[in-house]
Amino acid sequence: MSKSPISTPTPTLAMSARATETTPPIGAAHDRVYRQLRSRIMYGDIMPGVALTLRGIGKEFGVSMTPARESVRRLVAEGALTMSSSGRISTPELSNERIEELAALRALIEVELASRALPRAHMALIERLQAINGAVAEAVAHRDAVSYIRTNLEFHRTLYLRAQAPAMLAMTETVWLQMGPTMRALYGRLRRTEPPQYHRLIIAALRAGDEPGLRLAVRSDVTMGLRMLAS
Amino acid sequence: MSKSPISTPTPTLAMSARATETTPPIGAAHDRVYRQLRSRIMYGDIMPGVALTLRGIGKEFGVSMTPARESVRRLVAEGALTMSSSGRISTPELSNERIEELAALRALIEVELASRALPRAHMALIERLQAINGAVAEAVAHRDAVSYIRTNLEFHRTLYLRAQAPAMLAMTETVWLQMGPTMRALYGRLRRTEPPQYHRLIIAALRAGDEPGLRLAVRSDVTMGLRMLAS
DNA sequence: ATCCGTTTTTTGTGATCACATTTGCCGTGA
DNA sequence: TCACGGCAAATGTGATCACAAAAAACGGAT
Repeated sequence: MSKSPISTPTPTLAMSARATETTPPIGAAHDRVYRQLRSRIMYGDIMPGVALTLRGIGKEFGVSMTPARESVRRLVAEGALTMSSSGRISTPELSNERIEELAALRALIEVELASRALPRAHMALIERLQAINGAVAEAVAHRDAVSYIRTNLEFHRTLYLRAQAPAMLAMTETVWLQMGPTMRALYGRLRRTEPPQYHRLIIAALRAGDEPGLRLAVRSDVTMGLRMLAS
Repeated sequence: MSKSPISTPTPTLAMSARATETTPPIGAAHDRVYRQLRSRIMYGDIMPGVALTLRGIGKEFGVSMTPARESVRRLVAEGALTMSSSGRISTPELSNERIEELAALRALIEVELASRALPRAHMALIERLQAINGAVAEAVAHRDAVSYIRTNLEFHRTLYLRAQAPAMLAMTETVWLQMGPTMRALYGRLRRTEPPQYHRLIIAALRAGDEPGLRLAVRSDVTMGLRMLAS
């Protein structure tokens, strides 16, 4: 088969070999790359302004440029990455105005999500929130910025999942994604050991079925992160 | 071109020929395709559930599958298109629950945008809004669904641009994009000749500097479209 | 006429290549 | 020491191809 003297480039076996080699679980390659990059960005593994390249991404995940390009295109569409006019890729460096906007969006949407989740909140949910909140406190005690971001977002996501509002949740997660690298940069130089006080207010309001209190607690928790922005 | 008897793929001249042929203005091919498809979807040129193919898009815009794929990937990320599990592409068919969610998001964000635009609203802006509103009335008189959607969104966008909040505006436009085909389907079977009454309330509130009135008017205008959803 | 199996066509995915442009680097000169 | 110019490396873009899976078209048997 090596002959085939004419025409066809025959890049055949490369793919089939790879197919049996790197896809034991399931899933399209571009989607796998997308999800991993998204996780890294949302949870603050990458600092703002860091440059990425398609060939670098492809090499790291063992794929060609094509799936790397598609995942990057998707992340750019969601605001998780920015592209310069010449197409260079990097994590976004947000201006103070944009941070304020994103915080306002978080306040708007997350208050609504919490409000919708309130009538559906059972005891099991509240206990799960308390467990997650323990992990948050531990992360802040260890001054682990990445763990703090991850557990904090898990706390909010667990609550909002009860709202049964997937479009709103997706929009909120997009905001989180855009703030990921910036939050890492901010929390990275943070020197506080306080446990998350507003999270306890949220849990208390959930217990009491107090909707105005819940709205206020969520809004406070979201905008508190904005407070430490003295740059 | 079918000949090329030997080896090298040599797809050389195709690109340079195309470069001098279809790019008189400027811009990357995938971005051009993206913008045109986005316009069609947002303004209701395409009905819900319509299937698209990468090869078809490529042929229509005179490009290969690669830019078509990237533009589609971006639109899928924004919720303007949906992909089945096997990768087939179509415009979304929204459930009633999702329509309600998107309308609630519009209400939340657009009220905030209008509120932020209010202190910046000058006389020139109000006059421009009135002019656009005339076009809206004309479109609804002619029962032209596409023109109605386009001018109506232009009315809102013109107001919100004054808010100086690009992230919020982008998020709102994403919601519009997701509702585009569905709005077309709804307004298409609409038989009303009423001019847009809530738009006049918005303009009046802007004139009076009445923020609560403006918030109420915008919320009413946005959620009114939801009212005619008897399906 | 209808249903089921097979075959053909369609369609998305991923890899590879050529190319243009931009970025970075290094040396030369003032 | 710094600036400028030119060369080399790196990078995104788009086209093309092979392939697998899914959809569609087809045909025969009941």
